[in-house]
Amino acid sequence: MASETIKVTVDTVALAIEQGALEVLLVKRKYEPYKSLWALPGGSLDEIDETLDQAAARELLEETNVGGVYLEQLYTFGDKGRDPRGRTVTAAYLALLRQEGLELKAGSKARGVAWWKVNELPELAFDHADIISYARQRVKYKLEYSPAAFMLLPEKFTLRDLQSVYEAVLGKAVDNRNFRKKFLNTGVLQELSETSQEGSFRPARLYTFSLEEFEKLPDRPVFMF
Amino acid sequence: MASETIKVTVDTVALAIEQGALEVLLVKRKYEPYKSLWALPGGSLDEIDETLDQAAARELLEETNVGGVYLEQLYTFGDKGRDPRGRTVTAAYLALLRQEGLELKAGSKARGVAWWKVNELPELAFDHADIISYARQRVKYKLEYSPAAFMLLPEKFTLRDLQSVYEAVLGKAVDNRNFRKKFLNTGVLQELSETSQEGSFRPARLYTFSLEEFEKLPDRPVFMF
DNA sequence: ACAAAAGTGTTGCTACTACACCCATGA
DNA sequence: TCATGGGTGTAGTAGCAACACTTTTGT
Repeated sequence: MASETIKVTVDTVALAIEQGALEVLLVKRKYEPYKSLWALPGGSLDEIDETLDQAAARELLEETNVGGVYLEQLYTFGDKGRDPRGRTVTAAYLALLRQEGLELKAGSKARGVAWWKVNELPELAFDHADIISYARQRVKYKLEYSPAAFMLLPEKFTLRDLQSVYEAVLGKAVDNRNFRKKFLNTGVLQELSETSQEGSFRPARLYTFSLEEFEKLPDRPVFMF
Repeated sequence: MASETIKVTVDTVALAIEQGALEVLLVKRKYEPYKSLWALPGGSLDEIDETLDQAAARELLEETNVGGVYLEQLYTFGDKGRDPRGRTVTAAYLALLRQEGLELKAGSKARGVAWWKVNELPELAFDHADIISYARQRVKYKLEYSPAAFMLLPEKFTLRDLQSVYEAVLGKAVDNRNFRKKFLNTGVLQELSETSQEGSFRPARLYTFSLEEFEKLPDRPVFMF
């Protein structure tokens, strides 16, 4: 018993903003355990040559048909009892992406794939609820010192869109005048000449993120509100 | 080959300050592979009921006789080829501690244990050099928003000691007047009536860290210099 | 009285907060 | 002309950086 074998898995918390709300990508389990419950996309590290990062990307693609996104390792969960079948250690990953243009497709182990608002989650399999709250915390911090917000936005976006990302993730409203001033002052936003026409009101100017300018900033820039 | 079994290990980067320099605790390997090279203390997760955190603590104790210290998970390294014996995934941990009062003792797998200045490391086994640089980066960030510095100090310390921790970890000198002002203003330092007599010069006042006061600070206090 | 490290104050500047109204557009 | 969200300016304040000398102690 002292050397029961341990299984290594990866699970990904894929987050996106939809209509001002933070959402997470879940799959509905087809098999036991936790059959019919929703869970994070993920699975065993079985292709022996792949890195953990590659495994996370592969599993995400296989189970949801989502690929080519930003992924980073979050935390590794290995408590006994997190999987009733036996000891498993899972490296949890965080993905930040935009829903636009995706075509969700459930993989063979799943009965469905869907985006769920993080504030209205169903009952989840395993310890996946814990993993999601860890991810939310991490994203909050990432917004403050990294260009993470831009992974959640399309190439071109309005200042209002950007502000909505911050408000959704931080869970609080921010003053729009100060927000604009502060962000424009960082220099990481490139003003385009295009505008976005959303309805019968004044069109908003579009911007893009400049990685180049971001890298000129000090080690830990502070985008705090 | 697609299901070759994967081994799960833990490795700990234990850091401490000694005479104003950051040091890491290493063990000298007794067996192949990498026999006679220095490595991080760590090993297999074999006691099946333990958490990763417990395994890290146990291995650290077994291999170096260091126990009861602050540990946190750092990152999980799982690239193929990091161990010539086969696929291993290691959850790396960070320990912050004070050398004072420790009695290092090499475990059975080791031929020696010692503190090494992080700026003067020997050749290391596995990918342990990468793990150590990751840990150094993490500590840098931790100093900026957490009371991590106090884990590296004894219960009672002088402002100079505290400043030395920041200087050692950040790798740069800071202005002592501003440093004192800023830290004293946070309120997390409790002034004692005792002083520390170090030589034939003015004795320095001693302080302790107040966790209580720390917790009254905003979410992400900034101890940046 | 000297060597060594402890300890202290001010000024200018930058950057944040708080706050409310006008603008451009399509219907 | 109205409804809707886009877009803007200022004044007060707080906190930071830059900077050098005096104090206390043991020898």
